[in-house]
Amino acid sequence: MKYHHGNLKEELIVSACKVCEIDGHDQMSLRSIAKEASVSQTAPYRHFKTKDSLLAEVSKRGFEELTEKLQTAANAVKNSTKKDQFLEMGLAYIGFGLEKKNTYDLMFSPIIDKTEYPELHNAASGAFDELVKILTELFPRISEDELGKKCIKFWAMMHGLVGLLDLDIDPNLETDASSAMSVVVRDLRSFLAESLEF
Amino acid sequence: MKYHHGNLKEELIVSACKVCEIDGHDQMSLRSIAKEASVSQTAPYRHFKTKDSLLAEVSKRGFEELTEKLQTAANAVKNSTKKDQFLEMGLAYIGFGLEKKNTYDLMFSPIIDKTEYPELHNAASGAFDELVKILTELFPRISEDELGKKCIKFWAMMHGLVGLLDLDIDPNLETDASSAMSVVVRDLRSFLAESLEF
DNA sequence: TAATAATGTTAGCAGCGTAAACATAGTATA
DNA sequence: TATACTATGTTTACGCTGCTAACATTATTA
Repeated sequence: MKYHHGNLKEELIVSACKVCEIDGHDQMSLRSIAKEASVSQTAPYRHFKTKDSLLAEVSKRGFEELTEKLQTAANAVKNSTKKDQFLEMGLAYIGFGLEKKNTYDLMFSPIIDKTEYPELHNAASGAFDELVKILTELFPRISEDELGKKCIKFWAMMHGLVGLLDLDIDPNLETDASSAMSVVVRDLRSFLAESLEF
Repeated sequence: MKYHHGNLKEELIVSACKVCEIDGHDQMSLRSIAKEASVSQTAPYRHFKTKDSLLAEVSKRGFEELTEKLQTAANAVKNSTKKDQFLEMGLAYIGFGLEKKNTYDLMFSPIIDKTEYPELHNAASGAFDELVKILTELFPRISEDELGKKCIKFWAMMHGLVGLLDLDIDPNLETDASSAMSVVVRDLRSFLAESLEF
């Protein structure tokens, strides 16, 4: 048995992210994460006060990645129309939410109390602030209040859509919900174009 | 010790709803629910195959209540403008989401796989169908696809808003996010009026 | 009335988060 | 360099969890 891993804290976070995304966040036991990192079940307690504080770290990294994705999307079409910048950001947001579904679920899950983890709170606010920053450039003339509302509308619509798309409504069940959703999924880009304000 | 409760299944569901709403759905252990109903820890297994199937029942009732709330809201302003009907429904949706926060979280939590519980799936679809029904009356001329999109937009916006409002962003932390949110909260009605399409 | 089904309890399993005690390795100080 | 101290790992154990199996009691039915 060899002691002193070298960088166990980082390794545990990486393992936790892996377990979360691959097995889902209901399978994220401290024991399974420790096993993934090839250490004993209680080793994480040398680096994290509680299980939740490790999950908070995973969540935090999720928000950081989302922030990055929004930046990248906005930059990719920097010289395009407002409409296209909005659109790309929307698609980036939804893309992240669906691609990293389990992490996204964890990020917005109520099991981690953000008021207990300031760094997580900052990361979450940071993603929103990035949106504010970009929209400030897009709409330099409107008031701060109006800008804030635009951001909330965007965020709410994206967050809501990810939630609905997550629901995985069976398109074969011919309900109103599934047929409506399939229309949206069929051309998400044009749906977003209609839904967002420019 | 007296056997044969009479209607333990119903009583367990009621107890589960109570535990969920009061203590939060992380505190919903089968044991605590059984205790609330004053039966042994394993009594629920005579009526529910798994814990999740009991939670599914709680979730289902949540969707039924939401459906009812939407109906009631729409009926209350039946002779008013489309705008007001939309508004009332939106406020009813958000009101439910905030008032029954814990139940709402459970309803949209990924821990219960809706494909495993057809009745839950139906209840969830039912809430959406109710929206479709109401909007069909409001917009008798538009195509089915357009109507579906309108419903998704409404639902996504409401679901997203509940999620954001749930986040409980500290208004004292002077971040962009909290200041934007406080503007929305200050006059939710007017924010909704701006956000919804009529 | 006797057999059977329905519905309750008790006992016990493995997995969980976590704390305490212990072991080992790296670092600072004499 | 020897020694104390700190950091970081392991082992053990506790109470809680979902769940199963075996058993007890009541209700139903032949």
